[in-house]
Amino acid sequence: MDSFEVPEVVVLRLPLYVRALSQLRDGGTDVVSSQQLGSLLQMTPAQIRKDLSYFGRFGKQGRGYNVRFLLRELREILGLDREWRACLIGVGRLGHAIINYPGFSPEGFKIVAAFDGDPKQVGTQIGGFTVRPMSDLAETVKEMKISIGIVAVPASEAQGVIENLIENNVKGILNYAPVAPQVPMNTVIRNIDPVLSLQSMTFYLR
Amino acid sequence: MDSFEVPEVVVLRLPLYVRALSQLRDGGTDVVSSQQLGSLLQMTPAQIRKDLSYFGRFGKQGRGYNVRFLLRELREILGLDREWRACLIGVGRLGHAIINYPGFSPEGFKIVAAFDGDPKQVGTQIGGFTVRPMSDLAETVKEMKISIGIVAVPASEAQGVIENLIENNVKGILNYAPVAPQVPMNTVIRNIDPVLSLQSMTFYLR
DNA sequence: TGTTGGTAGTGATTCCATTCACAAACTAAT
DNA sequence: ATTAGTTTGTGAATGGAATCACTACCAACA
Repeated sequence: MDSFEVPEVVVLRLPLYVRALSQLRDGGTDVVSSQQLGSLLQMTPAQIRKDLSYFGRFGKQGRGYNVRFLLRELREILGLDREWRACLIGVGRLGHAIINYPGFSPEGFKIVAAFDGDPKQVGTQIGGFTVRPMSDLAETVKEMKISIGIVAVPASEAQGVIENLIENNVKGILNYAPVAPQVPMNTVIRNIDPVLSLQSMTFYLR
Repeated sequence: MDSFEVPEVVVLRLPLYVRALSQLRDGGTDVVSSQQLGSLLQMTPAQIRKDLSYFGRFGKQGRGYNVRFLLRELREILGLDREWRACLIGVGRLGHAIINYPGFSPEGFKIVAAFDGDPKQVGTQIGGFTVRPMSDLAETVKEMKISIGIVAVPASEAQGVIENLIENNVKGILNYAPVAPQVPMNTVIRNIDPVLSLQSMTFYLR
């Protein structure tokens, strides 16, 4: 609802809660306190309660939170109560790994098409898909109701591909290319960049 | 130097500067202002100047920053002026992708050994390495001076593997498993978790 | 040599996130 | 019923990061 008054850091933490709650549920836990959840996630109980309070009142004083109930609520808040369709751009080594990664679909993220700019790749079979040419992007996105683009092209091509996606009304982008893409404010971009992670890590390891 | 008074958010941004400066240098730019750097990275000039001021005075008023000089300084601050040796734990699909990823070594991060807990994997050849059993971890880490562990095992085994690494004095961990690992304060952990990224993205896409 | 336009560095300020602390409310047990 | 023990939800207080705004400085050029 009020996507706007909720601090972004809070939204970034919600998936952590979702994951922890899923584990608790699978482990047979019915009720959890902010205390317990906090020690599981290495954060203070107060922060968890404050975060949740942006969205409603989910707990019971003296008792805690019903695991299944809170999980359902959070999944709905995040929009995880439906399937999200994504397309992959770039079927090189990295693209292969992404398309074969089994972690997306159990969480409701389905890759439904693969594209590549290289004519040699177009038409080949990968992970059950026939690789499409970039010229098919507009049509495919519309037909298949794709709302997320996963970018796994070389750095030099990433910005162009991302602009292409945005022009075709794809508003969510998961970018694996090692660049800092420029995107308009109404699009949501997340960068996956292990090298950056390592480079900030070494500061503390020297 | 004073690794301690520098806010962590600042350290997390330094690699972005390093990357942008590398690109500028490769493009033939000699001097850059905080203004230009800011528009390149979508951030305010003031923030860039403040960030840099934690480490010294690198610019010239009225002119800007010498690209090569600032780049060299930042790389040294981050400890990127030397090679870092890492080992990979877990040679499944994800592990394969990581070991074949060509982006690490140009940045000075060298994977020098691969391990797996599965006896069937031990001894097989992968990306030029013979997969080692976990029982060799202690010895290999010491002999090869490994300071970073890259974890690509199933979620259920991640915490154990990470503890194993820490016991063997590996203080930097790049974790690809979808868990929130518990680590002591003197170890540095970075999580790569595309599903979490997607799950926070959908909040804004609904 | 003086003047103009521009930029770094930085204390002061503002803004935002985290933590604190307590009232209200629930459970369980006597 | 009553009491002791928990735990939530939240306004208030604190802490920390981003921005502002100004001074000092540099380059270029008339």
